[in-house]
Amino acid sequence: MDFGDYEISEADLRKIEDKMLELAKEKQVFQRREVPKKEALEYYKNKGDQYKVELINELEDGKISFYQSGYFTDLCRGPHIPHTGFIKAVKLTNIAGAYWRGDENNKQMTRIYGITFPKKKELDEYLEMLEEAKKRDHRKLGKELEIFTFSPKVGAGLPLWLPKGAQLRERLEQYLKKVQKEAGYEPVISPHIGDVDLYKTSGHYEKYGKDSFKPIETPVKDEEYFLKPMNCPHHCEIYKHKPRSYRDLPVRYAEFGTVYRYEQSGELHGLTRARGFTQDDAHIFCTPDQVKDEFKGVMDIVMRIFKALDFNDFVTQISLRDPNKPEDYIGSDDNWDKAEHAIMEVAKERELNYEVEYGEAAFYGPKMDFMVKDALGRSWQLGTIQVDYNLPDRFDLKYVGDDNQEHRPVMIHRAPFGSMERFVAVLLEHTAGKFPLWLIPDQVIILPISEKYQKYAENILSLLKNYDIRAQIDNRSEKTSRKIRDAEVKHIPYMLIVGEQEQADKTVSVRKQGEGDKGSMGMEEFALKIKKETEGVMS
RNA sequence: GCCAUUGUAGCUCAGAGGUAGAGCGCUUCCUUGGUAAGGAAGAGGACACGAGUUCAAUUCUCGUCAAUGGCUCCA
Repeated sequence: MDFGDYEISEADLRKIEDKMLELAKEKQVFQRREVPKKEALEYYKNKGDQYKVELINELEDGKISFYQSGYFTDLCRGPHIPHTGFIKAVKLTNIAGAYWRGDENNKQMTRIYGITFPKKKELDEYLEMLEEAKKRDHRKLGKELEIFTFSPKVGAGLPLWLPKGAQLRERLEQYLKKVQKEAGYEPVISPHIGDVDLYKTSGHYEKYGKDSFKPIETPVKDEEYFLKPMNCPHHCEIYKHKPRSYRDLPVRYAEFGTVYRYEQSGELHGLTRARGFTQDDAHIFCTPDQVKDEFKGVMDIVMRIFKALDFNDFVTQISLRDPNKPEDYIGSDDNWDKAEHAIMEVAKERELNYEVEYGEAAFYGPKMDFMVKDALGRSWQLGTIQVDYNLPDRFDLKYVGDDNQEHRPVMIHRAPFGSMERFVAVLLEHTAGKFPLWLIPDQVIILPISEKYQKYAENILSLLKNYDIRAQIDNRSEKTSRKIRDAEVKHIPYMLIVGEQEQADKTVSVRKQGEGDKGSMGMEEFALKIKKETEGVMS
């Protein structure tokens, strides 16, 4: 709504809510009526409502309907509820600016968000659900579990990983490195900055140079460096450092590459949208014929990882060309067909549930993305696999084929997690902080019943350490029930309660978080049990 | 970047034009307790930052920064 000069604020919401409920009680009837275009235009021109006039002008005559209730008439396609008496509970939730017709270049209007239910109880339930969702917010959990923090002094959107978070992230990275090694990837390392020329070649400078961190100047005139927003240009140069034969392909370069992008200030959102983040990036350089197998290989990695993390709640989106606009894309038709078919076939062979979006492909190639929802239902892109015909051209990448002629390789960009930041954020929200045992920073806490068993607790701790099990001792002077409660609240998966009995028998009394007492067992036996529960992922 | 809201102790929050308060956490002491909160005492705060109004500002006004909810954007 365009309120003109009036500045509406949240204080007004209460008043509007009251008025709404008042009108609701009157059971005002909504009456629909078809209106000829001419009459509709006339009506809104007289009212001086330029917005409705604009909308009506674009509507087809004969398909225009008005709704009337009391003396208020509105243009609306409908349908409406029969009368206002159906409204029993109203909550106006927030005020926000929204651009007219969603275009940044248009005037910004005021949008008031609200929700209504036929029963008061349902509204209360909805509000409660929102409260619950907030508890799973990764920004809240990340703070509580000491995974990450931000400091305005370091800069907005630049996450600081705390020891527990760094530990967790490192474990994820090690796991992926192991998987990638098995899949024939070679680690490479590239610097955080690159000559602007690199990004002029890649095309990123032209496209994003203005909206990004400004280039870094040096004492040398006209010499400029750019914080890297992408790893691919660097990897292209690595590919180019020597001549390639078709026998060398595919070449797979992997790097946990930290990149920096100047996201708009209003877009920053915890770890899901940051200005500095680390992609679990890799680039595959292959022949057009190898695209399908390589794509399949990448998808297998993605599925393997999601499975290891018990991560089932995602949507696969395949983005292809708009068949009506072939001129919007670079690369030969033949190659596009090959790549698009390859992607579709792989998706079918792997029996994925997927959605196909035509026209959503990048101008340089088709892609497959893995989307997930956060606690509040907002959608984020995690993993991505993209075929690219553009960069090999721009960087003039080549290989010599079996015909002794030079050919252009195809590039596949891929990041199974997307970025470590976003993935950890989503994992936090999906697990509500209860990470799988192999990942969670604190796996076990030892709870001695009194100081007398401190020594025995330390023995257990060093035994567990020998098995690479992450454990701590709670040696505060508190009652056992208190220590248990605190460990439960912190979601530490295993609690080992030790007292006189355990010390005498060389056992531990095991309690599982969320499940309760599991009885006692030998300490060695417990260590082996944990080992068994975590094996298969890291080993 | 735009619109709205918010910024007080490590965390969650209360407060008021006259130099700050609770719960949890933390420290110390008492307690040595067997499966979800034992007791007592204590420490901890340029009330985000900068300007203005005022005898007096943490409180009012403006600006900056940051955060939150949207819009737009996302290589």
